Amino acid sequence: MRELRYRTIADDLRRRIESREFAAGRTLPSESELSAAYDASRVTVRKALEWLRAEGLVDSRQGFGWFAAGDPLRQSLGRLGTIESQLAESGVVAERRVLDFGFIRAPARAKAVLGCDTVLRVRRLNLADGEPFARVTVWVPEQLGEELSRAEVERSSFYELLPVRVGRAVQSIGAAAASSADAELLEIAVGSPVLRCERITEDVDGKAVLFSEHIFPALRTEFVVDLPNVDPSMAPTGVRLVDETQGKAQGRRRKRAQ
Amino acid sequence: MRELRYRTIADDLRRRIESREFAAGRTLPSESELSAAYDASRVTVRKALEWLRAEGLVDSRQGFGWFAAGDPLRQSLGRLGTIESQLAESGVVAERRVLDFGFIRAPARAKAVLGCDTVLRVRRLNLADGEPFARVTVWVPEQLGEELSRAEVERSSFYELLPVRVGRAVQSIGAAAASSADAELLEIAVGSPVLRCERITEDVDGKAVLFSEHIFPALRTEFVVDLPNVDPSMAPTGVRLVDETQGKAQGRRRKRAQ
DNA sequence: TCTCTCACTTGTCTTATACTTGTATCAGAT
DNA sequence: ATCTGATACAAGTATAAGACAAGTGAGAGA
Repeated sequence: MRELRYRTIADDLRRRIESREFAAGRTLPSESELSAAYDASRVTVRKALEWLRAEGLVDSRQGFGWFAAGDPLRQSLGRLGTIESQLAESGVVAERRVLDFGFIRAPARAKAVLGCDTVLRVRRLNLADGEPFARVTVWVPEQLGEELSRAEVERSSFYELLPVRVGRAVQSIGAAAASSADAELLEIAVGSPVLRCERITEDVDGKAVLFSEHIFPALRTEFVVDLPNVDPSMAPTGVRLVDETQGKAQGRRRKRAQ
Repeated sequence: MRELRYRTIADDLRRRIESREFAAGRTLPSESELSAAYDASRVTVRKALEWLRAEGLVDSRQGFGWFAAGDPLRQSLGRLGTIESQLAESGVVAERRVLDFGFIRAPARAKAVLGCDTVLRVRRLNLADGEPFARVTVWVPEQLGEELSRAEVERSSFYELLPVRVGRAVQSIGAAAASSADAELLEIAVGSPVLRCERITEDVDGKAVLFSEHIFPALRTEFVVDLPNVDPSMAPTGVRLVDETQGKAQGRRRKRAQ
């Protein structure tokens, strides 16, 4: 069988895209450039690109150019997805088991974040393909929590359930040792390392609407952060030193000072 | 591969703002001045500035000018100062102590990443105010490593030393238990949780130039990621939750399936 | 002290150019 | 019949260059 020109070009482009030769925020060479580079006509190059578009690897905008679809142009670098949506995307059968559902007096941290005295606390175990992979606790302001039922929470994510438009979120990632309760739930040894993520989600007006804590077993999970442009330093970006005695309080103080 | 002019200008401005070249509250150079400085039109400079405004880094008032928006918490933490610049800002004295410096046969992982048989391995202990806060190991391709001296490495960061333009980086964040060696260096208990970051840094051409591992004591450090727009309907971009047993391979497989 | 003026700033338009993709046509090769 | 090459044109984008309105601030002049 004679091999088609545009197929071999598509294969080569796929290889280059998957090897990350074309970074996020930038376009592929233009059709004309590719046409010259491969010594093929623009028709053929287009056919190759459209083949790759059908695969979902690339996309284009008229007048702008072609770009790798995996890393959308729009990302201002921080536009990162949430853990939940990633899992949903990755095709595993996600399952939620509600361990605890009820209104409580807000613990100090939740009260500070949400600004409510009474909150709905939901503790869930998240499973992927039947295996536990995360223990999540979510605190919701009383007013918003009243709209939610235990069954809904087991079925859907909070983002889908809450009647607010979600704005930004700040997520802290740290490490900790598994408590006995978490160890049992996650089927790991007590004291073994876990990733602990704390997330504050705000609505579009900047009001905190969700406060959540996620515990992941370290052996089974890790975060991968893509940094399109690296700052000139060796230390991983985004890391912040937390001094128990002053760290967070200091951050708040600085905020007020201005 | 083309890149957008206003994006590169925005990147440079962001760097200058975050390095506190423009004090909070004080104004930036005027659009005309920036336009002349970057040899770009005012339209382009404005686009860059408005991009940064969307990130919350700067703001403007008609007739007055552009100024750095002071609140550090609203800054995109993905780009926010590195841990060392934060340390310097808070008045802490950062110090590096080289533990080990020498050329070795590349371990399997480093070889796979860097594609070299022989590499320069530098192990360092980073201290803040005399207190150890990170144990860092860096592997550099032999060719690049030959230019470096032990004294240089103790004094400066690799980004300052290496004669390459740094492009993107991929960083994995995981949790682990402190080994006895790390525990001693970091002055923590053996087996206590640590954050482990593995970073692959590439130059602008996409060639891996640095492979590094960072170990942070969990009690003293945490990662903060700002997610400016949490849109569940949007495809996740930067952060991926990786399952060791299947994650990366599956990710690639899934991509092809589309 | 008050007011006016003037230089400078951002905000918002135009117009022009070079470059991009989107689409169509026609001709030749296999 | 299909793939490929060559070409032309429409439509969209990024950037440049400039004009003008409106807001700001400082200094001149009363």
